[in-house]
Amino acid sequence: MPELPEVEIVKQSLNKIVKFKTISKVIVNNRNLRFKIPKNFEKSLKKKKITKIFRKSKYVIFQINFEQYLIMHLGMSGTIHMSDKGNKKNTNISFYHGRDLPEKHNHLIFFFDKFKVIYNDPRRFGFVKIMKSKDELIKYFSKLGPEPLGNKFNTNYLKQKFNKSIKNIKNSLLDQNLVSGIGNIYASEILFRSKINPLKKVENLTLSEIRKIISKTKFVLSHAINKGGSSIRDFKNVSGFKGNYQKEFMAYSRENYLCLNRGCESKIIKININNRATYYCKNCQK
DNA sequence: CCGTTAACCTGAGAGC
DNA sequence: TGCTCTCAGGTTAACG
Repeated sequence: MPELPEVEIVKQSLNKIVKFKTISKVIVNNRNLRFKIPKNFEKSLKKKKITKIFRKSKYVIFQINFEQYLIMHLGMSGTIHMSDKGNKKNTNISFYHGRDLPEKHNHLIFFFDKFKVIYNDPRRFGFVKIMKSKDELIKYFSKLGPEPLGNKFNTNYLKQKFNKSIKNIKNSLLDQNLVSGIGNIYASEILFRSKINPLKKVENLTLSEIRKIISKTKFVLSHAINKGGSSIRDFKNVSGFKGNYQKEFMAYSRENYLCLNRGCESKIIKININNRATYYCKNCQK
């Protein structure tokens, strides 16, 4: 559900709240997330300090006592909330479905001195995991493709990767081992702005089309971060502001609406690619 | 090896 | 109101 920009906003929110703070206690209400949470999870975090917070792909990573790492993936429906001690009202610092906090899906609660941070995830596709060392962390992410906003995601890299692949470009952008962080919304947005048909086979892409994909990927994702992410339903950051990038959608969720390209009178169509909704303009995207 | 499909879950919203 | 059906921002084991 959250893609790179939303996870980046969650990370920024968490960074303001828990950096250099000590976890006093952890409560696990449901161990059955995507991967079962081991019994020693609570103990290994108790009275430890969060020394750094960063993001890789769609993961939020907490450095613990300068040596261990807690990795967190929000899956499709994972959200982070916080509340002050004694205050029953929780603040959504990421996003969630519906108006009220669905408390029965508060699977993890991290207690700090003056507040608590809650991990809520109705569908339980998300997970947490502890990496005991930096080596273990690096090994865990070794198959992941480059960050789309980094220098390694460039024309030469894609050209070489696309050379011997028969896959279509939409599926390729969602392949986390090719490039890590793009999800279903931004894949449609990137291809619309690149004017490329999502079904086009990557081996048939020209050099200038590959250049376009690179530049539009960076443009769309960085713009989305600047707008605070996309708020489908009720995404909010730590300051209580909603993300605004959904207002910039040109393709995603716009089925039957007029294409926004100047002079184009076609309507956006919705098709299924690998069981994922894909939106595009047949007239503009070749 | 590669690419595709089904499966993992719950809840919201549409249609009847 | 309530039932059934479809859909949802992700990943990956199993299959051909």
